Amino acid sequence: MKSRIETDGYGRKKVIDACMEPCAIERGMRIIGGKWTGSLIYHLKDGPVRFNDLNRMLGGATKKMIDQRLKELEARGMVLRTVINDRPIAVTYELTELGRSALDILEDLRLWSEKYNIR
Amino acid sequence: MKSRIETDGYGRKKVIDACMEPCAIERGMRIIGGKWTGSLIYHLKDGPVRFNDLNRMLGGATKKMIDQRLKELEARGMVLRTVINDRPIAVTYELTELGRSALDILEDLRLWSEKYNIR
DNA sequence: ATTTCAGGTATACTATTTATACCTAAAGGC
DNA sequence: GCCTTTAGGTATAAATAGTATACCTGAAAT
Repeated sequence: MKSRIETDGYGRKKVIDACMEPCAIERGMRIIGGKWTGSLIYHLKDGPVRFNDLNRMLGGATKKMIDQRLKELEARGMVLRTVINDRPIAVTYELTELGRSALDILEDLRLWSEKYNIR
Repeated sequence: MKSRIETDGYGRKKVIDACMEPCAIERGMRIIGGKWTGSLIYHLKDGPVRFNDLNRMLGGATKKMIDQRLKELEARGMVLRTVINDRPIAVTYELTELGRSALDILEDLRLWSEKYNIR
């Protein structure tokens, strides 16, 4: 992504290497940067967590949001959903290797956010 | 952010250290993770860029979006807006120190996104 | 008998994003 | 002179995303 602008002999501008539609940063953000997605992944870092526990941990997000995000992450192979019991239905969510690979970025974001008092 | 769930003697659950409203990760994402915000910052990494040049570089984002994001970033002190000419009006946008401090995270995100072929 | 837990879904409403057109003023082509 | 292009945006409407609230099934505890 080294896009730049050049001007031809007639003063007309054109872009070299434009981000035609989402570039790598934008594509990454669409996964990790969705509302609540980063927090969700981060809260799964220590192992499997249940749906309602995630709901309790992320004060502010609705069940619908959490459900939707988890489904997106599952579809992308970042999270694994396991039914550990039916009848009284019980499921856990945990990170896959791919999901785990995003943790470093999130940890850096957390440190950055705390260092500069982002609010 | 080490929230966990505990169960009392009666089987009732309660959260310890819940993310009551946005935690550090979530707050950071609200700044850097907004749609187009990451790309915008990243395209400013090599120095001042003009409004319409940013518009051309971020194929896909509308002027309105770019305008809005730049205003948000300016309000947060991450970007500096400079009028370099009026009459034929001309402005440039550049990163402040704070803005620059986010570049490492974005670079890591770009590498992650490319490594795992996020699309 | 009522409440609590699990893991969600349904409905309605609000906020954000997108697409499209337009504005002022100056310069270039024909 | 007339039309197009450039700059840096703004206005309007339509589409998409997120929020609040209530509700569902089935089992166990009060």
